[in-house]
Amino acid sequence: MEGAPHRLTDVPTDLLLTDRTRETRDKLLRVAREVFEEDGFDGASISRIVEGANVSRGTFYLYFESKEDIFRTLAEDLLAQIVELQDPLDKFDPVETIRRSIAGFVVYYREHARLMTVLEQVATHDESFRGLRRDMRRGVAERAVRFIAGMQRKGIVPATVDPRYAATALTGMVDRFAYVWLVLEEDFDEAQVVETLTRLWFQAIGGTITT
Amino acid sequence: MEGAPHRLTDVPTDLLLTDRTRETRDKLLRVAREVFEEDGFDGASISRIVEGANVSRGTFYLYFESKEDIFRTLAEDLLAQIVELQDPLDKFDPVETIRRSIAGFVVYYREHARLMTVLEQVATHDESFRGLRRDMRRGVAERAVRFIAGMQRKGIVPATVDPRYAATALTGMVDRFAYVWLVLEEDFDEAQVVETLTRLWFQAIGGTITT
Amino acid sequence: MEGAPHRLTDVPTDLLLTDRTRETRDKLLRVAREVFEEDGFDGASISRIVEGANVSRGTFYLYFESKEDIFRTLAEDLLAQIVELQDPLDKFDPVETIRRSIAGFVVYYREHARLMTVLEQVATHDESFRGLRRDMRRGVAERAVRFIAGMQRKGIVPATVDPRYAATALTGMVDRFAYVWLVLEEDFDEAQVVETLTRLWFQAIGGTITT
Amino acid sequence: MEGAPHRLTDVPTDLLLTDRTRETRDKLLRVAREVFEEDGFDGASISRIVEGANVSRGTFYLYFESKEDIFRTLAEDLLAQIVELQDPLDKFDPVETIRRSIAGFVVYYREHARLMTVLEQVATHDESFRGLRRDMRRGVAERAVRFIAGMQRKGIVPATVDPRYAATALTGMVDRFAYVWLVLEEDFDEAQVVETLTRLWFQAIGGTITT
DNA sequence: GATGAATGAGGTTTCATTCAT
DNA sequence: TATGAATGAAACCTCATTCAT
Repeated sequence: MEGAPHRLTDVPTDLLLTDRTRETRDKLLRVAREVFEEDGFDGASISRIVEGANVSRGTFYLYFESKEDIFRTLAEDLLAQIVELQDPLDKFDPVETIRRSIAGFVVYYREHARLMTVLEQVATHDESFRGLRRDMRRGVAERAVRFIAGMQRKGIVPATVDPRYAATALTGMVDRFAYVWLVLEEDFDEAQVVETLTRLWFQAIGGTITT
Repeated sequence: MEGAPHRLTDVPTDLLLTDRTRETRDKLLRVAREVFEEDGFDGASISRIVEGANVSRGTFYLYFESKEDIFRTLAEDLLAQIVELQDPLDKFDPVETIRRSIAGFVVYYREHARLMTVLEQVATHDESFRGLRRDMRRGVAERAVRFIAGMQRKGIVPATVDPRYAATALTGMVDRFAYVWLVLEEDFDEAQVVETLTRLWFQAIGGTITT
Repeated sequence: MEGAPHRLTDVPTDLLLTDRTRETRDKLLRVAREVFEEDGFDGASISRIVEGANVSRGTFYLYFESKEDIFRTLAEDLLAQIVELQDPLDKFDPVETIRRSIAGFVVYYREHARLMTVLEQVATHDESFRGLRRDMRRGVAERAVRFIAGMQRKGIVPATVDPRYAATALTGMVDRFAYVWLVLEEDFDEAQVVETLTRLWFQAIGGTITT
Repeated sequence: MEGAPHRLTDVPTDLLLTDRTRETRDKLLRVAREVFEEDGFDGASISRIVEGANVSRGTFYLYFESKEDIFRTLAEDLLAQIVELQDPLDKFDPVETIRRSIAGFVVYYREHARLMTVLEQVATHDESFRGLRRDMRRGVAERAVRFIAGMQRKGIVPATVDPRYAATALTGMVDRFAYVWLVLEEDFDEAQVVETLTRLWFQAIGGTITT
């Protein structure tokens, strides 16, 4: 269990996973997530978590060692979900592949944006969380690296840019747009967001869109 | 970072601005900035600030109403500086314009990144700081909007994308790349960063690079 | 220390004394003793005790009412053992009697010192344990009282001191020496300790040692 | 200040010693002493201390780092006072010297016994306090060592016992008697205590009392 | 008889802020 | 104008004990 990422189904506790404990643990995680999203890591208090979950302070410590521990559990679960996102590859149409990938990311981002920003905060001042944050970014970026390199090999786009640089830039572009739109709440239209990002993405690496 | 100028009109205090008070106030701001950058907003303590500035706790509250107040002063200074950044326009070479703009941003980012991440944190959970954060982003994005619109008007690039969407995406791309590179400390080469981002930026909106 | 016998009559529980319950109870007492010796009364936790004994927390309260209760059981066992210590009387050689008595005490002390210091701590702030502590001391002192009085009657030593005062002082001397030596860990040689204490003991009450 | 014993007059704090701070600090120490004496180290709570001293919780931490810190201050003061006890030497009458020394110890013990027992408790489970406890014992014992050695040199008592062993035993005797009498509250008459201990002390090392 | 999840009072400690001097 | 002692709310965390199963 040490050091290895684990998912919600793991048991970072001595408790057996009866239905009852499972329920309590899930409730704590659910409420903790809400509280972290609302108040940030430092702002969140175990008091609010246990009140929201209707359990006593002591119960919290039965399941988690500390505020950091429960947050790490949530963050590691986030990482696991990113890793699980499957490549929406479309053999014949690279633009469609990009479009689906971006649309999928938007769905993912809408659900997890708040928690991601909290992780970003914590990562700024805590080395171990910074590692987690890096892993998540790489998880996303590496698929893009492979995708770009593949297209260069096939001659669909010219080999003028380093795939790693380009992948970092373009996944960052999508990520940051989602932040501005969904967290800073600037007004944008979803269809147009996906369409614009798709076009920019493909053209940026030298792809040509005819329409 | 030392001696970052701030505007006299921001002085939210009844104190007369003698040289002495001016000096004390500046010292507090200077130290506070370092502390916020190192410890984040919640992690920063008034203790560290007044110790670093060699004044008493009481003196702090003579100049600033609260921890939030002194941070807001710093954040507003940051905004003022962004606004002051001049367009490095090069009438005859759009690619060179983009290149200089990105290079200038990297310089700016290196100096202010830490404080920006702190602002971003605070913004997530405080509406008034979120407004400040939005203003800063818009300050950067609007220049890009004008630039893209201008190029579309001149026919240098096709008018296939909405300038506001594209500007948000591409300034976000640069911003996020700088974050990954300079905050998450992924390894990249500066010259190649500027070159790659410039090319992606221009190609994304349909520009053609011949070399 | 292992398997220190305790008296069936002390069993303060409603449980039937089957072999199995007997075993559980003994295991709890054995582990509790180790824990108390290592961590003191306040420092000892029921957690450590039940973990060491491989039983559940609930089971603990089946056998003992509280932390105090299990400690009292141990303390009463200690008292019982002191009472059981037989007089090593040697009718013809009072010095030899003293020597054997001291040597015996050292053996006893080595085994029970830690628990005794814990009892002493608890006794300081709890009247009922203070009574127990007093009983133990009297158990030791009264044998000395009888011994001194006997020697005075026989004219072996002069009747210039009150046996009760002298016995309190001299048993205290031996007790305290053992504490300094074995608990505070000051460096002394065992043979010389016994020899010196014996001589001081006998001479103190007016006995004459010829060698 | 580190590692070195310091007295009440020392300032283990950043505070200046104005009359006001002095008063607050002394009040805290005074009340803390009472609380420790009554409840022991583990039983004592900072709550009770600050309530007794009529200051806020925060004020406590302005003067002391922790419960351990304030207790250490008290304990070190205790050590300082022992060291200050002057030899009540009477050049011409060794018995009188012993008598005065014992009488002086009784006075000291009556005042400090409770705190000493608390120190003894803490020492059992904390190495640094064990060192303090040893220092205190040695402070007392070494005067006795010198006294006994002196008497042996002068031929007043035979040189049959090692002064260090004898001093440890006899100071322990006095110490333990005081404990039984004043802490366990066994009934003894003060004059007779001093007289008996004096006689036993002197005779133990081979001295002859004629009356 | 045995379990172990749940409790909740109580502990120590931190820190932004106030106010008498 | 400056000081810094004092405040006290609120944070995290522990642990003896209870009780439904």
